[in-house]
Amino acid sequence: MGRGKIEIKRIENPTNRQVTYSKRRNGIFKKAQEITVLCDAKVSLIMFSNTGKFHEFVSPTTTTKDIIDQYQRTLGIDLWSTHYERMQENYKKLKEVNDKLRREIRQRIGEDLDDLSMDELRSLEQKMTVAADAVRERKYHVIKTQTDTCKKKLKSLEEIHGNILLDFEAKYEDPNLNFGLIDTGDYQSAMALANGASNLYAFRLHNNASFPQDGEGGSFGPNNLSLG
Amino acid sequence: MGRGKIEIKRIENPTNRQVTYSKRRNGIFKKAQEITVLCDAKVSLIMFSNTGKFHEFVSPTTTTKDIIDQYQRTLGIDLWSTHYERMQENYKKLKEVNDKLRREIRQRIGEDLDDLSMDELRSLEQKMTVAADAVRERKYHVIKTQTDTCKKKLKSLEEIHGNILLDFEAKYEDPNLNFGLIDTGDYQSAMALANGASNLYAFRLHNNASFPQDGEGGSFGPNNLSLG
DNA sequence: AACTATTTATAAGA
DNA sequence: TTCTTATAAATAGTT
Repeated sequence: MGRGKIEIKRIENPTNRQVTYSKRRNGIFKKAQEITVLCDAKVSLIMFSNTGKFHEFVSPTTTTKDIIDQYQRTLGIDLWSTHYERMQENYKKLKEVNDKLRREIRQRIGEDLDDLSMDELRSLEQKMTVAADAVRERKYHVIKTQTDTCKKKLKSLEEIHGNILLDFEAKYEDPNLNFGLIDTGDYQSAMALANGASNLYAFRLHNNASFPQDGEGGSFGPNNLSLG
Repeated sequence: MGRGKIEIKRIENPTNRQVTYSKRRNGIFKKAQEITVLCDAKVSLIMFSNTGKFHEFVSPTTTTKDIIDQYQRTLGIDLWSTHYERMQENYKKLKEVNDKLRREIRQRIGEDLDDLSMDELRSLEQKMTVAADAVRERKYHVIKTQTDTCKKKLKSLEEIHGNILLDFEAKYEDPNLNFGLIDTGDYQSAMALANGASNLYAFRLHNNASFPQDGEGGSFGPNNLSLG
């Protein structure tokens, strides 16, 4: 249908091909639109030109996804099953790993031991002893660090305290000073300033024996270490 | 194009509509085929008649799935994301649980303790002690069962042994018997028969002290229980 | 399903 | 691209 009949084979001239593509695309889309209306049909028409340009037509009564879903149902296939399979496989593996981990934990908690052999029980006990030692060691390390820090602070405070006492002694021995101006409040303020810490901090240090840097406080339980 | 011009609106006569659908469908398919060849284009054409009949055309150079994939890439959408989302969510959750389990195990192994607080360390140690006790208890239970069974068998054997000795004593005291016929070999055979076990079993019982019902053999390590 | 008068699509040219 | 137009193709109504 044109000035001359053409053979249906690839048009080698790119411009010509592009023009023909454009014209015929419009023709097909028009026909698709017409059959949709005339015959109440559902149509999905997706086209990519050889230059990659994309055009589509879908019946206004539906969507491309609906048509593809219906397409799959009709053919009884699942176009993205391969897409799924991989994910499902991963999911399955993850679940297996999960179960193993759970089992291991249960055994380390002391449950689910009935089907362990003697050797396995012995090995498990050995591992748990090692692990408990590690935890204990870590605990002692934390306590050690805390007490060391505390001891340093104490030492520093004692030093400051000593210096202040010396100051006061010097003042006591100075007959020019008025003793009435020196009271406990001044003494504490001097301490706090000398320490460089906040008044609150200084106050707490003087009024309870907890470790100030341990936000959670409390005792150390049966394994408590006393300050050396 | 026909005997008369028609208005593009739904054909109410079903027969007519069906015929027109059939004719025009062929027309579109032919055109789709032609543009595919002429213009080197990729085409996916899916149609459902209003009676649900399905027809499709795809360029021979590709597949419907490829075109749909390209379609999604072009539009930057994922037609079955809702399909996925749930699975991906589950996967994510499973992974999180997995990570928690791993962490718990690592801590129970004695690793990854650095960011535990003092209280957490104490609680962990406590739990591990409880668990280790459970494992130890189970181990002792297994050992107890094994030794009990062993003791029973020993007792039974001693009884049998005693009976045989009594038999022999009776024979020694009977002057009608020829002593020359009785030797160690006969004694052992008699034992084995009385025990009802295989000769090999009887032999092993007489020649080593392992627990016959413990397939894995070996000692019980530092926590070995001796037969009471 | 075939026929065919007509309408429609479009190849080539501008 | 778009328009034009001669001609090929598609198809509505009929058989």
